[in-house]
Amino acid sequence: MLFCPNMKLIMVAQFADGSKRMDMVHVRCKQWSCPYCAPANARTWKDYILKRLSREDFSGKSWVFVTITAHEDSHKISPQATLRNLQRGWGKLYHRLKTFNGGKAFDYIRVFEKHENGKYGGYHMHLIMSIGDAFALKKDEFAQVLEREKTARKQGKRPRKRLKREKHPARWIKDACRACRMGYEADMKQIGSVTTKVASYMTKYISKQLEILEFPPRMRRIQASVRFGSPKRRKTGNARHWMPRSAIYKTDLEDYDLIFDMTRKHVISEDDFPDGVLWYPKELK
DNA sequence: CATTGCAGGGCGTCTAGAAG
DNA sequence: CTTCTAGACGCCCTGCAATG
Repeated sequence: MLFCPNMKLIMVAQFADGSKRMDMVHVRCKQWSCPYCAPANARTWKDYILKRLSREDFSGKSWVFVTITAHEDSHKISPQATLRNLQRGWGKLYHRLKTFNGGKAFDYIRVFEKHENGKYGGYHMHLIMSIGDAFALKKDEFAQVLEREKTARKQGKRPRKRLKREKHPARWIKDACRACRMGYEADMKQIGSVTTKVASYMTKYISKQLEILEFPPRMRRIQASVRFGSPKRRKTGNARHWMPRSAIYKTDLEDYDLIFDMTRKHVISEDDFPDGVLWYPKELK
């Protein structure tokens, strides 16, 4: 697919230096349901994630990767029900994780993936969260509690009653997913803070987003915390003045030395106006 | 056992910003 | 632009551990 089929409009820009050159781009609808725009959105997101993770306010953070399935009951209803279950479950889980993270807000990116073999084609959720430090700390504390009990037992002392029911943090997250009425935590990894490695955990799944056509209206395909943000809209350029147009006309070839289609990366020539067609691209207008 | 202190989590409200 | 989602935050209730 060469350009967005949903928008029948192009934008053209000329150069201020008076050179006889014109550039054009195809306006696109930017919707995830569009066969042209979905891969374009995915590329934009991949680039953004890598850049954002490298920025100084995120570069030092340690990340954890988790895969969570939807509750088994939602799988009996519909694929959309599994998405709703995961959305609702995340709302609850976020609060618990914030406490887990020492009361501090953390950042995350979540993506959804359709089960390969699910009878009803439900979804599960992959996410990375910047709770790596809290996770490592709790893992340490847990190991210390076990160690203290072990030495006490060796010395013949009756193990003191645990002050709290200590849990390994991985176990804690598993239980929390269940308590938030989702399915099971199917996978969990401490990723660390190497930017490219962290990014690859998410970008891997972003291509798979394209196969998803069942999202409820307005549901974000890629959900990230507010601080993580999302790809910004391009600022209206001040270097060149872009004007809307319905097409490039055959007569434009006489007025310009070069007309370049930036979307298709294609220099427009006589060949683009075959057999009485007077405008370009011929699929539009 | 009853009492108390308090962390954790549910829920309602407000609103930034994403979707369309 | 308008609509609406979901994160931030504060209030309050619940349940658990500590204490006598």
